[in-house]
Amino acid sequence: MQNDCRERERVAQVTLRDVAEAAGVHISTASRALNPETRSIVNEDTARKVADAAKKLGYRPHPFARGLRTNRTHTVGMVVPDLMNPLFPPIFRGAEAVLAEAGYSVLVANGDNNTETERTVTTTLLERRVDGLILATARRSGTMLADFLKADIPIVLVNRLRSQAPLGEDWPDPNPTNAPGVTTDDHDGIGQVIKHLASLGHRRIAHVAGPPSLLTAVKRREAFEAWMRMEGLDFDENLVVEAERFQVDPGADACQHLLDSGAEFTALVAANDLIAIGCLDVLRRAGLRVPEDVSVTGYNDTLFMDRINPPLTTVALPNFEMGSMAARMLLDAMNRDDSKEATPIRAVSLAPTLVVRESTAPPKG
Amino acid sequence: MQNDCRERERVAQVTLRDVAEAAGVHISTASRALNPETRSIVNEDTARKVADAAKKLGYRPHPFARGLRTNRTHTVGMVVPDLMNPLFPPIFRGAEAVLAEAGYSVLVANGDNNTETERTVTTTLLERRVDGLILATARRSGTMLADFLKADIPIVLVNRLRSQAPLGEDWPDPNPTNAPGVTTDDHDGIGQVIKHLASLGHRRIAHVAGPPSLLTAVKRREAFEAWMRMEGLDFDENLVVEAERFQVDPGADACQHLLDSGAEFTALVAANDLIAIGCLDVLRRAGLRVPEDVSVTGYNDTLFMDRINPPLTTVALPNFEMGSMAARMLLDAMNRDDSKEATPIRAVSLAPTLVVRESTAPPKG
DNA sequence: CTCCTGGGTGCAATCAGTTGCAGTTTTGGG
DNA sequence: CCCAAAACTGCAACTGATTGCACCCAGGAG
Repeated sequence: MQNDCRERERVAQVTLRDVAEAAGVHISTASRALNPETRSIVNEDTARKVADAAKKLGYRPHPFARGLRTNRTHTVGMVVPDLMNPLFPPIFRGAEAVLAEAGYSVLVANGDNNTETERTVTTTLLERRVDGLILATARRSGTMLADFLKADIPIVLVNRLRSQAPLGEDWPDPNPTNAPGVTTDDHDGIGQVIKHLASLGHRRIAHVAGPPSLLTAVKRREAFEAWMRMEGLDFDENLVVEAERFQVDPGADACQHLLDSGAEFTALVAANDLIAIGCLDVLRRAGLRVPEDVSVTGYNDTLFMDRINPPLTTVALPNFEMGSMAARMLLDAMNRDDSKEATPIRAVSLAPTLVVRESTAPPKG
Repeated sequence: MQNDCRERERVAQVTLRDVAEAAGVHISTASRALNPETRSIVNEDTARKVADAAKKLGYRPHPFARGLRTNRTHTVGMVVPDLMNPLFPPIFRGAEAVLAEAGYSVLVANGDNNTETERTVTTTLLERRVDGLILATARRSGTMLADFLKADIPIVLVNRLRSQAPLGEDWPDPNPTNAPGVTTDDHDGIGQVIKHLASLGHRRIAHVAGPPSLLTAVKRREAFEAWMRMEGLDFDENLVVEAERFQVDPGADACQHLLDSGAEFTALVAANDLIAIGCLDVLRRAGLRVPEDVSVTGYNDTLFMDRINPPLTTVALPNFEMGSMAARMLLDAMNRDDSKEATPIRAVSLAPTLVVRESTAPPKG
C-alpha cells in the first residue's frame, strides 16, 4: 500500500558490499567479521560495527557465492525408499531437527524401492553438491554404495545398513563396505518377541521373513532362529517363509504359502507390521481367529497399529532418535578435520521396545 | 580395485574449462553450445564437438556457479505442517515426481503446526533462494503469506488455502490474499457424506469441526450446514462442536463436550479422520457402539483407515494429484515470461470420493 | 576490388562471496 | 626513541559458470 513502487529488485538482496560500505570497511573485512571462524582476527569494534550494519540492513549471505568458493552447500541429501511408508517420516524429522539446528537444509529424495531410481536420485543429490548424505536405502550387496563413497563426501546409513562384516555362511556378503550407520537392535527386538510368545506358552512359532536383499530382514530371520533355540522352542525350517517385499500383499502371499504347506503353528512372527497385516488378512480368510487360534506379531509399531483389528503386538522403534542420531553422526563426519584422525563412530544400535497388545494370547488348549 | 590411487580431488569435478579445452574451443563457446537456449548461435559442428567432449568427460554443470549468475537455483521449497501427518507424504511425492521430471529438487521443511516455526523455516528456504515455494500451511489470516509474496517468487498453496474472497458474515477474512492454489472440493465431499447418511435414514447429525483458523475447517463446516438444509435434515447449532486441532485428542475432547451437552444425534461427521478416531474412542468409552448406536464418518481416508475398528467411512482425497497439480502450477508460474501476461491458473479444486465402510449404518429403530 | 553484412567466436565483466598475501598501523620492549 | 613483532586491514585472485560486446573473417553486393 505505502511503498509498492519502490522495490525494484527482489526484496532482501543486500550484498556484502552494501554492508561493508555501511560499516565503512572493506568488503573482505566485512566478510571476516561476519564469519565466526575468522571473527577473531578482526578488531572487536570493527566487527561489532559490521555486525550492526548487517543486522540493520537485513543482510543474508548468498549461499551460492559462499558455496562456490568454499565448496560447501550446507545442504545434506537424504534418500529414503518411500516417504509414504510411515516408517520414514519420523526418521526424516529426527534428522531434519538436528540438521536444521546446525544450519543445514535437507534435500529429500525418494528411491521408490527401486535400485535404478535410487541411483539416479542419489546422483542428482551428488550433482547438487550436498555436503553429506543420509541413506535409508542401503542394500546388502551391490556396488552402488561403494560408488557413492568414492564421491568422497560423508555418508551415514540409517535403518537399513549394509553388512559390516561377513554374515555367516548362509548369507555371506560379497562386498562388505564400511560406512557408519545407525540402526536398531534387531536381535534384541526379535528376542523380546520370542520371549513374550514363549512366556504365553507358544512352542511352534512361524516366521514370515522379509526380502533377503535387505539386511534387517536377514538379521531378524537369524535372530528368530537364534532365539527359538535359545528359548528351547521347536525351531523348524518349514515354519519360515519369505515375503518378497516389506509390504502387505507380499506378506499375504507368503502367509498363504505357509498355510498351503500344511505347517502347524500357534504363533506367527512377521518381519514387519505391513507383512503382519497381510498375514492377518490371510489368516482371517482361512477361518483362523487372531489371537484365539494364532497369535501374530509385527515389527516397527507403525502408525495406527494400536487401532487396527486386532491391535497388533509389535516392536516399537525409536525412529525419530535414529534420524537425529544419524544426523549427529553426519555432522560429526562433515566437521571432522581430516588431519586429526579421531576415530569416527562406526555404528550405533538403538534399543527397540516390545509393545504388547491384543494380537497375542496363550495358545489354545 | 583398479584405479584407486588416481583420483585426488572429488570425483566428477570436471569444469566447463576442461570441456572447452578438450573440445578446443573457448569456455564461453562451450557454455553456449551446452545451453539449449543458446545452442543455435554456435556452429553445429562445434556444438557437437563440445557435446561429445562433455559426455566423454562426464561434465556436470556446477549448480552454484550457474545459479550465481542466473539467479536460479532449480530448487523449490515445500513447507508442510508436519510430514508425520500421513496426509502430507503423498502430496509431497506428487509434487516431487513432476518437479524432479522438470529438473528441480525439493527442499522440504516442517512447520510443526506452529506459526513461528513456519515463518522461520520458510525464511530459511527463501534465503536459499529457492525458485518457488509450495505451501501446505496457509492459514486463513495473518500477514505471513503476504510477506512471502513480497519476496517476488512464485508461490502455490496446496491443501490448505487462504480465502480467495470474503467468506460470509460469520467468518470474514480480514486480509484476503491472492495466491494460486490447489485444493479439493470440500463442499462436494461433505455433500457426499451427508447424502450418504441421509440415504441411510439419519436426520439428526452432529459435526465435529476443525479449528476455524484453517480454511478447510471452515469450508467443511459451512458445507455441513448447507447440505443439512439442502437435504431437508434437522440442522441444529448445538450439534456442531469445534476441535482445537485436526488431531486425535482434540477430537476426543470436542466429542466429549458434545456428549456432555446431552445433545441427541444418530450420526457424527468428523472434519477429518484423526478427529473421527478421537470421537470413536470417546463414544466407545460412553458405551455407544459404532455404527449400531451412532454412525461416524471421517475425512481424508488416511492410511489404514480401512483397518481400524470399525473400518471408517470417510472421504478419499487425491493427495498425490494435488501435489503434482501444485507442482505443475508452480512450474508454470516459474517459467512464465513476465512480459507476456498470460493469465495464470488461480485455483484448482479436485474431486473427492466417498468411501463407504463399516462405521456407518442405518439408525436404530 | 572495396565495403558491408553477419555468422561464429573470444574477451572480459559479472554474480557474491572467501582467502592468501602484502601493506599499514599499533604496540611493546630494549 | 627506535625497531621489531603483532594486530589489523585492504588488495586482488579465485570459485565456475553466463553473457554483452567486440572482433574476425568469409561471402555477396556494388
